[in-house]
Amino acid sequence: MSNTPLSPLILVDGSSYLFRAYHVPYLQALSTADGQPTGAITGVLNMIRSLKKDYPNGNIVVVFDAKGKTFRNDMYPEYKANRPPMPDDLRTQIAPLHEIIVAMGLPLLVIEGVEADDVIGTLAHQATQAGIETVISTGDKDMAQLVNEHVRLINTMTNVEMDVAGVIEKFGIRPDQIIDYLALMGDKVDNIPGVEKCGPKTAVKWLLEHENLDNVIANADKVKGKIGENLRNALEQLPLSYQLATIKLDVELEQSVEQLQPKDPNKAKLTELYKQFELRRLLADLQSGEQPAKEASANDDEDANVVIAPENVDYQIVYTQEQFNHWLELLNKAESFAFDTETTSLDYMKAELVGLSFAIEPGKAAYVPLGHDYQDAPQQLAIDWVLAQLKPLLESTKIAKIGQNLKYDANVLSHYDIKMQGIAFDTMLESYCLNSVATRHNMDALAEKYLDYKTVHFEDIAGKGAKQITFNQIDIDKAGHYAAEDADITLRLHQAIYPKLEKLSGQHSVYREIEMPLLPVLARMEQHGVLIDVDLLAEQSQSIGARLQELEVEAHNIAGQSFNLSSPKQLQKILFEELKIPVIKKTPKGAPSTAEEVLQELALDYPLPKVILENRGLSKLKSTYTDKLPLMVSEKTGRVHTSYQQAVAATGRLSSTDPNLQNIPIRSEEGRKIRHAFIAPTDHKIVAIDYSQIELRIMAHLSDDPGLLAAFSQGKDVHQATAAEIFGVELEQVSSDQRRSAKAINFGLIYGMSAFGLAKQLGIARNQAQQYMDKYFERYPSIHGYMEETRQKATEQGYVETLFGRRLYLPEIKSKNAMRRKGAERAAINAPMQGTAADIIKKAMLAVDQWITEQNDKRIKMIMQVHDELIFEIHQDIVEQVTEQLVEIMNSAVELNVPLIAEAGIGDNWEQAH
DNA sequence: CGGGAGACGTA
DNA sequence: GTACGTCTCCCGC
Repeated sequence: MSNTPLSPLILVDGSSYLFRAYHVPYLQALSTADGQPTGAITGVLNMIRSLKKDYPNGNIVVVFDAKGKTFRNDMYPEYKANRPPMPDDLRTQIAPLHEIIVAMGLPLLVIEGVEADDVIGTLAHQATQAGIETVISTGDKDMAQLVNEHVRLINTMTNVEMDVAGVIEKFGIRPDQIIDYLALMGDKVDNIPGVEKCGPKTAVKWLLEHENLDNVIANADKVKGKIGENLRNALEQLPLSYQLATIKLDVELEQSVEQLQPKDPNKAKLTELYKQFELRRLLADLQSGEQPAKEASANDDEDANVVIAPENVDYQIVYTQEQFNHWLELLNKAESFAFDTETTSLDYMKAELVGLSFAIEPGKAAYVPLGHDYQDAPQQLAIDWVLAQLKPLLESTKIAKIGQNLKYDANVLSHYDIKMQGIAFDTMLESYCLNSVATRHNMDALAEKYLDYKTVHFEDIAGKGAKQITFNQIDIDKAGHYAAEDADITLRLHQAIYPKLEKLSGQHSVYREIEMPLLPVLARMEQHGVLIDVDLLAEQSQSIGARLQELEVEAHNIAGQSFNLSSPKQLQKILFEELKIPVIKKTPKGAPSTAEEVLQELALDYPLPKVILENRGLSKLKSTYTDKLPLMVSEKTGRVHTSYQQAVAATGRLSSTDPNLQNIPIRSEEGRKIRHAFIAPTDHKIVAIDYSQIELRIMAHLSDDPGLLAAFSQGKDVHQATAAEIFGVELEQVSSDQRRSAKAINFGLIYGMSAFGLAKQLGIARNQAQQYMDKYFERYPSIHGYMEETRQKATEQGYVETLFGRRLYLPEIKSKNAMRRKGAERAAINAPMQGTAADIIKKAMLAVDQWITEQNDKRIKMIMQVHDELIFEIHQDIVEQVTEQLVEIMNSAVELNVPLIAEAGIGDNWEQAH
């Protein structure tokens, strides 16, 4: 541990954590074999352990209240007079805890006559003067008064940090107004008098109006109503309340803050104490020499946030109706609970329910096995009975459900006639909205990141690869632990992540107003699926197959030998070694590239590349689409059901898998034919509505560039308008080549391109490209300003945001590696536009879904989303007027400085609808 | 059998 | 030049 002056000072409010830990139910249960309670000890030590890990360079000092009266009792004899005496089973934990902390080598301060808060305040004050940053670890909100530029709070139980901005966000006032605020409200528990009926709202209102307590007092006669009367009645008391609420900054201490340094731990003493109090995990840590610092976290199989050792969790397997009814009662009484389904497949269309797990509080979970059917599996509750009991609960909007990827669970349950409601919190989306790039958002990764806990992995109990068994085959005891842990961890993840998310208003609103409401909408689209013409695809496969054979023969003839056309490696050998064709470009790994653009160029001079190109294009179409799609038709519905991934794309877009319906060909003639096979059912039409130039419109809006805004509001062809500006010609005089160049620039800007990139794209000289761009920025100066500002902001803040507050972190923006840094800069330019477009279409989907729900007409279905396009299936009798409505809803999904234009097409299939 | 590389489909 | 997913090949376990 570093002792340089730069090490932050970590002040631990031991007393506040002691009381909190004492009241945590699952810690209360802990005791030694002979009955000495150890829950509060465990809680405080775990918290210190977690702090050591979070602040590896931190200089930890632990402070406790001393016994007896303090100066506040002299000031006001009734101070804390209402407090009940400390319970015996807590009192007996204090001395051992102190002993352990001392043995750990940490400075421990217990100063008589003052409270721990005052000691902490004094040390923080001294540290600030000595130029040392301070983090105060406390659960006590009153400490917010100590926050300043160099002092912040961390609530280690919830992992929420609070700096000056955090205080303002949380309380609505500045840290230096907190004492005034506390004085106005008073404190029932500590018996501090305040203004009757004045709570946080009123206190903040007054302080925003009058700045401080003195001014509030001075203006007391102006306050109307009963509350004004209460204020005037309290006037005499308020100065005293202010004094009581003020944390002392000048306690006389024997040691200065610089002198409070950790000593080496006394291992022998610690071993003895850990043994005596049966603190097994700490003992194990000590003996293995593990420090809960960075390296340890990889091997650390327990939770550092709210630690529950595996032997202390209560996971029940529910076999009987009595047990089940007990849990049902608990769930019905709960405001919220975490739950998870266990099934036979990751494919929600094929999955069959094998069991359900629930958690109501951390460490306490149940698994209800329903479909384990291995040989000699124990008797389980009947699935129909269990689901009938649970249906009202799962469909209740009153009881909040917490889950990890609840879209999956909702889809599975819908096959059992349960329409889940009250889908309130999804930890996967919480993590995604908090930081889309920090981790993957699967539960195992989240548990490691946020709880420092290694979960039991599915592979651990089911095996992997071809030998993997399905959940119904897994021994119930093993499965039960795994499943109950899933629910438990989900609950704890929610408790760890959501408070962080709540603090960030933009990201929180994206979560609450976009992602969570979208979840059931996506579930419905997935569930409904898309109809495809299997016969048509089979025909196409056949004719493509025939052509591929011809091409293969031709290629072999040209090459003078047989080779695998779809092996880039073999092709490299033939082209660049055997035929001695010059290498134009290399792959990132340094191999000679055979990419499309290279072959296009080579095709001008040589015969083989042309054949390869046609072969490549067609074999991609065949293997990915015409062969594959028919295999993905569900036996149950006769339709194709994609999965929309809501927590994958860093920018906020959706992605689509199994199959990916967002990359169905459109550009090439042959490719487009595949869209013919996306059809509407009898008497229905396919309607495709897409946003026109949405990202460019967003660029105009975000940059507020007058030229671009005007082009859009006048309804001009924007690429043509851009070309006219760059090339200095009349709108009508723009050539198709000029328009093409302008279009490339417009798109390039969205991608954060350079002159180099533009030159390559247009096949022109670099200085020529630079001239185009200079001209562009001269004509649209605000765009230039916006780009520069975005780059700068990204570098300063380490993230960029969309119009609606979705945040994308760019860890590589400060990379020493120029290529990575430039890459991050381009992403920084692109993300606000791509991300805002994603936000907009998601909002449009919500509005559309709501409208469709209101119509209550089964003849209207939203079936696909492709980034800037929504695809519907609508009965022919109503298709015209419904389409008109949908366009209108999409156009008005959000309000920008430019018109938002959606364009619709109607047809018997997706190709026609374009 | 799993996973990286290279290619290519979309917005 | 942005953001994705899926295919085949092919190496290495």
